Amino acid sequence: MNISYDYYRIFYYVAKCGNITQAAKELANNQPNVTRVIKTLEQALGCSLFVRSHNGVVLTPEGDKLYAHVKIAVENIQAGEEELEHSKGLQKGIVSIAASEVALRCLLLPILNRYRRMYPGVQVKISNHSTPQAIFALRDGLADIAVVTTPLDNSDKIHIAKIREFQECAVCGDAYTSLLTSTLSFSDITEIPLICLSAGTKTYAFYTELFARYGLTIRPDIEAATADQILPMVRNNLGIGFVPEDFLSDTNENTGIHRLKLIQEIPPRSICLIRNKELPLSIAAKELEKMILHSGCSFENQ
Amino acid sequence: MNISYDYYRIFYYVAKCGNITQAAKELANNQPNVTRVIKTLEQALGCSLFVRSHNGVVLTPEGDKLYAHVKIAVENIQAGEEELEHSKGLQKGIVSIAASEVALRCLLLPILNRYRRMYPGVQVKISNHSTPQAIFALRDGLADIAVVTTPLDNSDKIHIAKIREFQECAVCGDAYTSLLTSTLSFSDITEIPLICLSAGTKTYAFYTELFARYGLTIRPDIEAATADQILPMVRNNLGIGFVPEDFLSDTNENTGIHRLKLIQEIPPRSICLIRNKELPLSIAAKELEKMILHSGCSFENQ
DNA sequence: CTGCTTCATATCAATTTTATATTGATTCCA
DNA sequence: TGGAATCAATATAAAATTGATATGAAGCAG
Repeated sequence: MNISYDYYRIFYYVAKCGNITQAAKELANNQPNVTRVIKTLEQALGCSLFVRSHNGVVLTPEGDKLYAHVKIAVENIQAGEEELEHSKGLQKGIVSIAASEVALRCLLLPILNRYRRMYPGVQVKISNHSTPQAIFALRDGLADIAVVTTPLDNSDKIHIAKIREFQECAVCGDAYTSLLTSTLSFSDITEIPLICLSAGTKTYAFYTELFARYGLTIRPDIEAATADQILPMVRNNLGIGFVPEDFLSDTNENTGIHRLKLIQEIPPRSICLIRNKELPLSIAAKELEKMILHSGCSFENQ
Repeated sequence: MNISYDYYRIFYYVAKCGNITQAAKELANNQPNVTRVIKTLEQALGCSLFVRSHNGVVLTPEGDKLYAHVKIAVENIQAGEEELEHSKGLQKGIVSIAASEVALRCLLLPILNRYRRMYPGVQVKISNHSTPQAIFALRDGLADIAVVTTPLDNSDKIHIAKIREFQECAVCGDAYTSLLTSTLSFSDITEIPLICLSAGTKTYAFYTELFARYGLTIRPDIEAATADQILPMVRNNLGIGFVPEDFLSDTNENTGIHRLKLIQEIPPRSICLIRNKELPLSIAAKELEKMILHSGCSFENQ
């Protein structure tokens, strides 16, 4: 007795479909062949496996016993094939990720570091974008995934997953230490030169709207091109600025920077992962997406 | 991609043997074929599975991942085949069992009852034998297994497994009720007519030896041909007899029977399952053996 | 009854597997 | 160093299996 394992795969599909004709279809094979295989299998095993009828086939008690094992076997082989396919997909390839500066600094860098070490064969392209630019890149297929900050316009074509919140705060340089003694209102802040990201960024929109909510208009004296430029500008007393708290934890950049106390709270913003619903992700991209999605609840460092 | 499952079986053996040539032997196949299959498999999966060397092959990390799944798959299919083979072996066939009367009454009957209901297709032949006769039947292949009582001569050719102990007791009929007031010694018993199994049975030998240990000789006034005859004889006051305690639990046969108190204890005897080491058992016989062996620790009734 | 579905059978071409013979590389041992 | 032994790779031809098409038979619904 030496039964071809292919017969067991065919048996599996017939049992699963309860229909030889349909099983043949799923197997990309033809009905007479499947019929023959099942018959041969039954002869080889010395017992009947199916009860045939006009509308398909049903497992006999013995067929059922066999199926319990064959199911595990087939599903394991399929799992093995998938796993190999998966690991193969992580040995090479390119993942393109569009990220806003804040997302990059506050979330992405340690994840990308880990990802690169886990899958050294995968090339990661990072393009720095404002949130609206990132969405365009995503829509045009220029980026596989994007990590951006709220506020964020919803769209049918993109899928949004919130990763975590972050808090921004107002900071000033040494020349403004007199401000530190009191707790400031937004109205007070409009009196002081403000360093802000350029119009067109969602950060700019966020603060415009925030101040508008108090009947105030912001008047950015200096528009920084990138968020990274804000702290140096603040340190050089060009004005006060709003930066994510995470930016301040870096001790190197911390000197000469003072955090202002505010009466009103700045509403928290979120870092979101977004993806084009219509374009399928490569395995490497899926893996990176998974890592980012999981970063909220686990190992972010290391 | 549609890889033959036979390839995975071959892969399994190659991985297990670490040697293509030997795997081919185990598969009853030839080395060039196995070489070809592995190569084809590697091409189909798009990665190498083995590192070849002068003394065999070793799994690559990917091969190892695959093996983890394939191992489960192959072992499940083999288990399925075995299970079917097993259940097929229990659908028909004959099991011949040699049993002493005591073994039959005290142990075997409920087990056989259950066995018959579980495997109605298997014919069970019970031959009633004294212990020495049962051993002969076993040696001659006339019985598959035997269930007998100690004392039991050991032999190279038979395998003995103790199932459980049983206790015998002395009983008398209504005419001897005067004996019940006192506690008797073996010496007292030799004064009373004794009903015993015929010489040549192990039961006879047991009591001969037991009394001899006290310097006494038993003088069986009546030799019963079967153990079943002892209680009726005792009830008719032909003398006193020794019977297993289990015999007394039957209320029908209990009337007119009185249990004697003895000074000395009757050593417990055992019921053993014995089997010819040299003859392989059929699946049906193995199943019955298993049921008997397990009867000590579980469901004996039902 | 007719059309539809399902499994069974026959047949033949295409493919795959098996087996044999041989080569090449490496190790082991004298 | 040289020869036997071991192990994998290759070539090739015969044998077996598989896959595809056509067709049959039986049950069922309208």
